[in-house]
Amino acid sequence: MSTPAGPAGEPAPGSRPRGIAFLLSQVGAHAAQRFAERVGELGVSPSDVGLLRLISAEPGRSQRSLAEDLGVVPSRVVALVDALERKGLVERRRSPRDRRNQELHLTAEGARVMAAMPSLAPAHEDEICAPLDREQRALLASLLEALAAHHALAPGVHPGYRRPSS
Amino acid sequence: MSTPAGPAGEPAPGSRPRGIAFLLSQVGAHAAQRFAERVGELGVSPSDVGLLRLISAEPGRSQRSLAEDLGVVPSRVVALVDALERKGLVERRRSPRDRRNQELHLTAEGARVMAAMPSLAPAHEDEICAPLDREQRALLASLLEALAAHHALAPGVHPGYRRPSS
DNA sequence: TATTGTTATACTCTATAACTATA
DNA sequence: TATAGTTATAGAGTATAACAATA
Repeated sequence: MSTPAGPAGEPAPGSRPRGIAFLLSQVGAHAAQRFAERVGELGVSPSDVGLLRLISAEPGRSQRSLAEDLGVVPSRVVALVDALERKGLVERRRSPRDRRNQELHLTAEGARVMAAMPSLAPAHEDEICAPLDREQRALLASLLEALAAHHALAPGVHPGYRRPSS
Repeated sequence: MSTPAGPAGEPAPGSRPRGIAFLLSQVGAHAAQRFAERVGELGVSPSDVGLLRLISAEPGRSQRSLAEDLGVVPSRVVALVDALERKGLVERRRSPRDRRNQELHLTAEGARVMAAMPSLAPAHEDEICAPLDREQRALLASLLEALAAHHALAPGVHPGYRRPSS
């Protein structure tokens, strides 16, 4: 470990330890950035991936429902889906039952991108966790799960869709 | 804990565990967002705080040197410092020794904002770590320190200044 | 009238390139 | 010529408000 801190979290006298909150945000931002670089090679952005995941988990869902899950305004979803449609990864289909609704579906190409994710993920995971052994990774995972659960962060939804603050 | 995963990191058969990398970025983004809300009440943004910290650690430093530390282009620093100057938190002084350089200094008000940070930080830290006991926090801190060190993340510098990707 | 999606518009963030003053 | 900072400009991201189609 690189900074002088006591062996069990006691701050060494006179040294302000880096806070956990800052470390989380710092390391988390780094992980997100590397992820962006990796999926960028597939021609998609992290927000594209998140949207594709939600759509593939429940094909046919409406833009309105996505807006609610992501915590963004509906007009934002228009832009997000526009990007995906321009790339040929999703398709809008007017719902026959309520013609106000757009049903969102992955195209074959969109499905192919999603299919590539599981093979990309382990390398990413391994890069981020590189200095930790198996046991430490398990420990870290369970601590982070506890935090995510406590703060009510939904399993597949990244807070990065929501506007930073105001 | 909220998701079905094996007791020691063995993924339960058939369940894809949330990756550590994703959890880090998710929880980290949440921590950053809450921090933004907290410091927002002091009238500053997280990037303001980061800049103030660097300047107060080494008063008189130049914009160029900040640009290098932050990993951004010099014109970006102009905007960042403009914001700080507009808020009356920092002062630009032409260096007498090399009149091309701006020496950056905190104003009294800027020093006051920085002085408020240490009293704000523990509440933030405690909110983020709420579900963890003392021992777990120490453990998490050391794991995160290891990751930060491995990925060469500098103690006070948030990757969020750097452009997401391209 | 209420709801889904869309467009128009504006504001913020950030980069690139051209420019000014100084060395 | 080279360097520190600045300005001009452009593009991405994201919100609000007004609007069209449908219910």
